[in-house]
Amino acid sequence: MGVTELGKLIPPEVRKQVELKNLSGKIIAIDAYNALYQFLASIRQPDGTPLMDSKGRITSHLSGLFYRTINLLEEEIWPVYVFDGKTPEMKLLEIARRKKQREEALEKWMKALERGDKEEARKYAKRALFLTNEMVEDAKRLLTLMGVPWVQAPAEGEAQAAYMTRKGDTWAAGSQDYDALLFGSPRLVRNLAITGRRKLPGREEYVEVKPEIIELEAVLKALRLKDRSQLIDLAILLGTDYNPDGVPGIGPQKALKLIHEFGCLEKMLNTVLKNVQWPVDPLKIKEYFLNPPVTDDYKIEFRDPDDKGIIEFLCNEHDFSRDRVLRGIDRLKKALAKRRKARLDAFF
DNA sequence: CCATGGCA
DNA sequence: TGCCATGGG
Repeated sequence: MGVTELGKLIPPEVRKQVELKNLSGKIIAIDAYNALYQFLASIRQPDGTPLMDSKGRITSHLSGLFYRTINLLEEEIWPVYVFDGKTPEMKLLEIARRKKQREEALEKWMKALERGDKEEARKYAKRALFLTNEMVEDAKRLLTLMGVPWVQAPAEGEAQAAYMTRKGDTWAAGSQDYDALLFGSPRLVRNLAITGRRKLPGREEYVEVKPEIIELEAVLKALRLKDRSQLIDLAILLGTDYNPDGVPGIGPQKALKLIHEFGCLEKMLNTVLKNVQWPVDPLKIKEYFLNPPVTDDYKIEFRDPDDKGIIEFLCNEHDFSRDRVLRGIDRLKKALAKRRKARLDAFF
């Protein structure tokens, strides 16, 4: 979920809409959990049932990861998937809350199915999803077999992605959420998908969705903030994963006004915010965004795919179509060979 | 979300 | 070639 309210404050002119072609040659640190959740939510039958193998194990995340990664590589966009590590203590409340929401959605999904209401069923099925350890391990295994790098973050994946981008090892963080900006990523890419059409929640309508680039500096400038620290303060007022409700009664506009007026959260705590009950010390949240756990223990290296391994894993273990997977592997190899050649040429 | 095949 | 409907596992 992340800092959804913050999105409302980011104006269109800061969201640079681009074509995939414009991202060619870039290495992007993709928030793996974010991507996997999206696949899990969207790769479903009309009644909400996810893709499953013959043993009943969900495979939607593998299908999405396999094909999207190949698509990106064909566009010469180089993904590095960053996986979440240990959940920060501060987030446990939010995790528990999401779990409860999922359980409620699961019940509604089942009831809608009984009624035969596919539309409702699908809606709740999306909310009932959750990522298991097995799914995460599956995803890592598939990436390794494909020769695509992935990084194990010590804690929040978006913090690690931000760190790698700050160092210049990656060009941007890739996620639908805005948290990477709070963690200091100079650049965020959203909507990193191939098919540019997305169904609107309400009706049978579709909108064109293009990848968008959001630069931290541009956000600060547009909101007239002096640094990232103020952006973090703003986010804390609105609600983050560590204080999901934000400050009751304070919406985007009022929050921004307060930051401009007081300059920082510290100066509000004993004044305008003195009666606010915080689930977590807000200054602790701020410190976390400023200095999250990250690691230098990673390598961004693309390897030759293991064809046999991919076939064994996807086709034999998870019942993917052999034809489709073989075509995928073929495209994958060509794309990676192209990178190899381009790098060799650059060397000489 | 993505691949695929049919149809204009 | 582009658009749409359908199935993927």
